[in-house]
Amino acid sequence: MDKYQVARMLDEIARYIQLGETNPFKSRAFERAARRIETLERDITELVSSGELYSISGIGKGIGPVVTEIVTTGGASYLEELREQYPPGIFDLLRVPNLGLKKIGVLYEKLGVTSIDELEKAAKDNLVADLPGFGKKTQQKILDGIGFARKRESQFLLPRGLEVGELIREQLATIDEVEDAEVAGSVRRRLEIIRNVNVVVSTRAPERVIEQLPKFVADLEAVGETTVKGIARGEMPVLFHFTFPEDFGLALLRATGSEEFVTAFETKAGRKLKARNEEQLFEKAAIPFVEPERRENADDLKRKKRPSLVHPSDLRGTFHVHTTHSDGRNSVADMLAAARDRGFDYCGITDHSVAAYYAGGLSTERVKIQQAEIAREAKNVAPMRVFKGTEADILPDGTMDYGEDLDMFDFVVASIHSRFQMTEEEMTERILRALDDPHVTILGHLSGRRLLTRDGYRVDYDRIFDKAAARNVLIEINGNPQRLDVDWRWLRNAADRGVMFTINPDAHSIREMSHVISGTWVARKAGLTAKEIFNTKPVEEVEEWLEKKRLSR
DNA sequence: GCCGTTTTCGGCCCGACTGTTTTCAGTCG
Repeated sequence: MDKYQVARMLDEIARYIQLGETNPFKSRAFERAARRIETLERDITELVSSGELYSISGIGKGIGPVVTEIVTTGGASYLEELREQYPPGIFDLLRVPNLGLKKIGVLYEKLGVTSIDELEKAAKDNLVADLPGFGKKTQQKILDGIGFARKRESQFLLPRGLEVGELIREQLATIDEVEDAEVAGSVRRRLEIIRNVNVVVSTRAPERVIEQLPKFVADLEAVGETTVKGIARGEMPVLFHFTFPEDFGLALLRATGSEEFVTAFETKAGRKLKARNEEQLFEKAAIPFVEPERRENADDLKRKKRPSLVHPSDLRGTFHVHTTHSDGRNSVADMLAAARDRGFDYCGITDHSVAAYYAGGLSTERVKIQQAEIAREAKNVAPMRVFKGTEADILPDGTMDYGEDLDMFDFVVASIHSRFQMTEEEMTERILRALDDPHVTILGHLSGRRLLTRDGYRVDYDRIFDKAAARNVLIEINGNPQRLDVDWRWLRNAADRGVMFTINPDAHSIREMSHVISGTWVARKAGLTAKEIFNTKPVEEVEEWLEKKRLSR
């Protein structure tokens, strides 16, 4: 039982409490305790056995025994009681936008609503509008929200597809008749949102393979002469495309898509080509290889030679990393070690600025404490260079949080975290003003989008790119798979205007340092090469560039 | 539920927005 498992159970308790409890501070106490436990440096089991648990601020006579029970028995009777009190899947209702735990609690108490289907029926029967705190507009909003949630049900973030694809490949490898299997489709093209996973299976005996598929996927059905469809993990459609080994190249190309690309390729190639792999296929067709990420359209088929897209191994450092000083889950030491273990020559630490209260934004006093710790920890990861930065809020009027105090930092990521519903004109002006602040080094997650959750705010991209190029401000490619922001469809346009990019993880934990990889997907889809990405530069050049930027303040 | 040179009750991290209210609660970031 590690501290994260304890924290997860406390979080679950907190969610249940919100369903039925009017006092919002009780659930918040559990949440706060979860955060405290998550960020403990010491072993939780030790703290429990020594009784030191109660010296942790936020753990008293109510939560203390719960934590003790979890650590010693692996479960909590309080949580079991709560689970029995509510139907399983009640939290699924959270997928409806603008529906929170309070309202879900009321819907369950008064109407017995336990699922999205039941909620839809209740709203259509006009029962929701009469509930206390609800009304006609809320009822309609709920119905709209259900439509939104349903639409999203058939869409997945790319990492889910990669995960399922890898799992299926491993499972196929256990079947003797399978000679080879590759993930294709939108997952291979690294599209940010996918609907299914395509796998090309090379075999001489497709029937024998199909016989064994029910071990791995449910609801198997044929959807064409050479394709079988199933559902993995209860939700993800998987399409198995069968081919003989000598045709694997063409089968992989076709299953990878896009349709536009495949059609154009086959037209250009002129005839059906036999090839055991894709490289061979392109060679036979006398067409320079096109990376899967670049196959959304047929543009790259016109190229004379294969472009050298930026690769994760080109990255020598990164710049957007949170720690426990604000809303990160791991300490400065842990995050720096994670960067070093990734082979980085430099890493920029950025916690939130004071205006981001909800994310634990740092006052200038707390910045000093954070920076002292960074200075201490930097010695342990030398020769990796550590930069002291901040992710500072762009305030509604376009001025920067911290103001002149931004001088404290080696670099500044400027981001928007509030007032999303400004008009396009207002939002654009807000960002342009921030770009004029000489402290600003990087513009963070430009659109603010959360994939499958909310659209980004509307801005005039061209004006922002022009200003960023003129002011020598880097544009962040935020690699968080929920963001992947700026959208790759805009990047070429920005690059052509002379904008320089930095691929950042926006990491809130050690695990999320891997978001630099997802960031490179975005850059590759846009056709960017290493020389357009700032954090492929050697540390000396980066230091020099940042120093020059500092002197121009 | 937790905490206190505000010691046993009354506050708890802030602000915008929306809709349901007639002064505020829920949701979201």
